[in-house]
Amino acid sequence: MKDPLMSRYTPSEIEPRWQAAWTEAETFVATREGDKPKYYVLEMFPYPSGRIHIGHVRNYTMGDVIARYKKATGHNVLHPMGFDAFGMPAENAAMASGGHPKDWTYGNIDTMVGQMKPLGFGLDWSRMFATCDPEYYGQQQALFLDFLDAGLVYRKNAVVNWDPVDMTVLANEQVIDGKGWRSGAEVERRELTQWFFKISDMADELLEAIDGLDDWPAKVKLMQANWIGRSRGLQFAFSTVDAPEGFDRIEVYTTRPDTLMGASFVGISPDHPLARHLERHDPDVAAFCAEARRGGTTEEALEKAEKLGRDTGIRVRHPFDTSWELPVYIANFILMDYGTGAIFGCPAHDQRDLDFARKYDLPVVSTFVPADADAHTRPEDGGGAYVPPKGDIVDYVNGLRAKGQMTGEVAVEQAIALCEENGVGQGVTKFRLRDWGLSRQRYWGCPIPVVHCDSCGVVPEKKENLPVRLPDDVSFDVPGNPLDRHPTWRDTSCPKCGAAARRETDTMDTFVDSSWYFARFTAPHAATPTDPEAAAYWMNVDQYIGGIEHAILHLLYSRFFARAMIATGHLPETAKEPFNALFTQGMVTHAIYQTRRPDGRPVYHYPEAVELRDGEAVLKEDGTRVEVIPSAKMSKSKNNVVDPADIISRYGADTARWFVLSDSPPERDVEWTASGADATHKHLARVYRIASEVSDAPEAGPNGADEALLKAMHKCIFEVTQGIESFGFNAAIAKLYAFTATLQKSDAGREAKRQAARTLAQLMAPMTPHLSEEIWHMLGGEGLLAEQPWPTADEAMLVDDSVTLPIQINGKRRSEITVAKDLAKDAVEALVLEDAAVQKALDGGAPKKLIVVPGRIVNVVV
RNA sequence: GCCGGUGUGGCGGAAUGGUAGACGCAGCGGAUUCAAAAUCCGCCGGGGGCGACCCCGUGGGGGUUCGAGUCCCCCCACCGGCACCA
Repeated sequence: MKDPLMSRYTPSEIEPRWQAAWTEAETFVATREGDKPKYYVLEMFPYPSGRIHIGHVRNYTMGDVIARYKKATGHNVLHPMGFDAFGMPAENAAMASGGHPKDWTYGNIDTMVGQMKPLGFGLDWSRMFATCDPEYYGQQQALFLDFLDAGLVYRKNAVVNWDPVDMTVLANEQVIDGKGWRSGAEVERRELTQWFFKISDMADELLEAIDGLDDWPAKVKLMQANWIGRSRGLQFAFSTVDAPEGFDRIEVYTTRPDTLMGASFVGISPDHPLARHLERHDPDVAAFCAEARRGGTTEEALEKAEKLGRDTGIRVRHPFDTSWELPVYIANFILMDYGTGAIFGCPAHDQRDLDFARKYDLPVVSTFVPADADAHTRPEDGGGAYVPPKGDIVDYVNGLRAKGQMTGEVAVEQAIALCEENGVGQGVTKFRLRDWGLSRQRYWGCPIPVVHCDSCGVVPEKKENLPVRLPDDVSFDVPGNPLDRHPTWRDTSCPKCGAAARRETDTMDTFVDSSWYFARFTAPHAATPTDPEAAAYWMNVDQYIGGIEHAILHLLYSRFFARAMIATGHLPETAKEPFNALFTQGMVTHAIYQTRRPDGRPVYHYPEAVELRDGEAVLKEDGTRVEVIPSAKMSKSKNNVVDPADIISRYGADTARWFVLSDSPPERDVEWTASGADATHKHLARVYRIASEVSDAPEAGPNGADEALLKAMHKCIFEVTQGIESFGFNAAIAKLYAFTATLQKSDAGREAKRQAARTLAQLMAPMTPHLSEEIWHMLGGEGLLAEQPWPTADEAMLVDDSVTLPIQINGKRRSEITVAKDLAKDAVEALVLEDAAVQKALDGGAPKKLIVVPGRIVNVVV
């Protein structure tokens, strides 16, 4: 008799054993062996915040499924892991608890690696690095120097977003609703000398190349295109009347030159040189400008489209009618950053301008009207601004050259042409994308490797002096940059003249760190940023997996960096687009359980404190009804966080891995439920039990059972393979459930069952590698399953001899017939007409139409 | 406001224009058990009929088609991104 203990599924015993075996065999160490094709799969590396969460588990499990599958299909796989380890939380932690950012960061990395290893990911740990390793950031400094040399980095004075809480500069992209994206503090404007990457030089190229990213989500591509924001327009100058000296022209940029005949005012930004000039001479203007600047975008909701302007008293002449004078206003809704910081307002075709015109009693003149101008109320008669898509055909009544019906696009081009002919201005293409400011006044980042010398100016550090290391002896008892107040760190000698000089104390934006780590993984310990051979072999990343939150910044910066690294010889030309395919996965969510206090404030309860009674969620303690908010983002403050460590100790890693992939498509959110995790664990235990019982099956089963089981097996191989290839992990898992049931119920003989169970283990291996490995060995499999080739489906086993065709009558299913697979169409028709349901429907008559789709369906139209 | 996306049982979700609801959860019934746990078997969109069966059903309304969850048009709701970007 079998020992019942032998058939118990014990992940806590199985999982560490196989993890050790893989490590021992160096199964997942990436090698460039033989003539196998390479495959580079990468998940966005984590920030070492302290502990991994279940979302990481899902992210890395997806990557691991791909990695293990690709290995099994004969690829040399690179699947590395590292840490995006610089950044402000480490400094914040140091400020809060007095430790050192370095200790905090490396401590967290240790913890997280300790949490990741029990999950059994097939990662090449020998390539691990953190971006705060001097070995890594030293190479980043080398890149910076090469970029500087290539003219890809420059310094300029710039008004920057100053975060008064973090005491640091933020990129435009890092300001959300006028607040710092991390601190949430109100951002102030400050002028500083900053380092910039010339990403805007590549705006056009970065935009054009989006088209070639076939395996990127359309959504991400669109977001990037919008972010780069190319626009075609006209730039021209108004000549001024009664303007101060030096301001006899005002340059404006417009994307709608076709509306020039509808212009009624000129607006300039409060930061426009003319506004700044007026400000110095007129306290009222100064007060207005100060007020306008304060608004920013923060007050958006508050101000609720409150358009404020101030007439400067200056007038400009219309370029096509010099007797026509337009007033110049300083207006709070014009940004100095975009275009020329000055516009002409056309109230009829811009809602903002219309609001403004009505407020200040300026004329409203339509230049075009809808092509089918039926019930349209013109803006001059109190209607809203008419702003159709540029591709729509409209009727030009007062266009610039344009007459009659045409699209805005055509009219714009005509207007530009006319202006150019008359020397009024020229067509220009502008981008919304700004240069990437990378200077940060922080300690915990990659030092910018330059030296400030009184006689030589800004001098790059010599490469042989890299890395410029961060000093360890710093304190965080005062806000600001500890590098600035370090007693000796700044002191150095000029690399050019040798005189005493000062180091740059700014460090780099952490987006720099993550913009090339994928390239570094190909040769993580090379003495140069990359190793040409390794980069040529492993690049590009074949499959990149990460969150949609990185759709713009990280991915755009990485695309820029790849081009910059090619320009400086650090990557091959083919690595221009470093990520061949991108997949953005959904979150893992969890219900929130809440009750309310008498004053209505919510109280959040841990899932363990809640149970179901008669279909209602109640508190275990006293039976109080609990409000359930399903599918909520996990948050510590809402008490709905699931800790992977708890799941592993309770159910094992395989259960966690299987669950996060089941139920929902990977690009969507998945809700973690205790019952689902229980069910997964039960299922895995069932698979284990079935596998251990297979040996006991009788030698030969009843007729046909073997073939039926093997057919189901080949079908399963086919479907699971397809599921993994297409990121349909949830669908693949559904097929595995079904095949498990088939195997369990099968009357097949011992050998067929053993083969089916071994194959089941193989097909499950990308998701549940430990359980699969255990079953593989239990059933006499050779070597490590993780090193076995992927099973292939036998085409011959996928087709059935007979096929069941549903019969529809007028498109509704009414009956079915089973016929030989390749039965001729007319023979099928004859059989269909004999069918009882069809006879009844025809009632003696002939069908109007009879459609036979071979192998699929039959439709009888009566 | 603009740009995307989504909408299918009590729930998560399946479905190359071809039997809607695979698979899982929850629920119900049964077997096993002294009993329970565990396990196994079955049922499980709504309505009608004793029944063979019939009617309705994929957010709403139209359309294309022999046939629509799927394609087209209009509308609604929710989610996400962007935004005084000229």
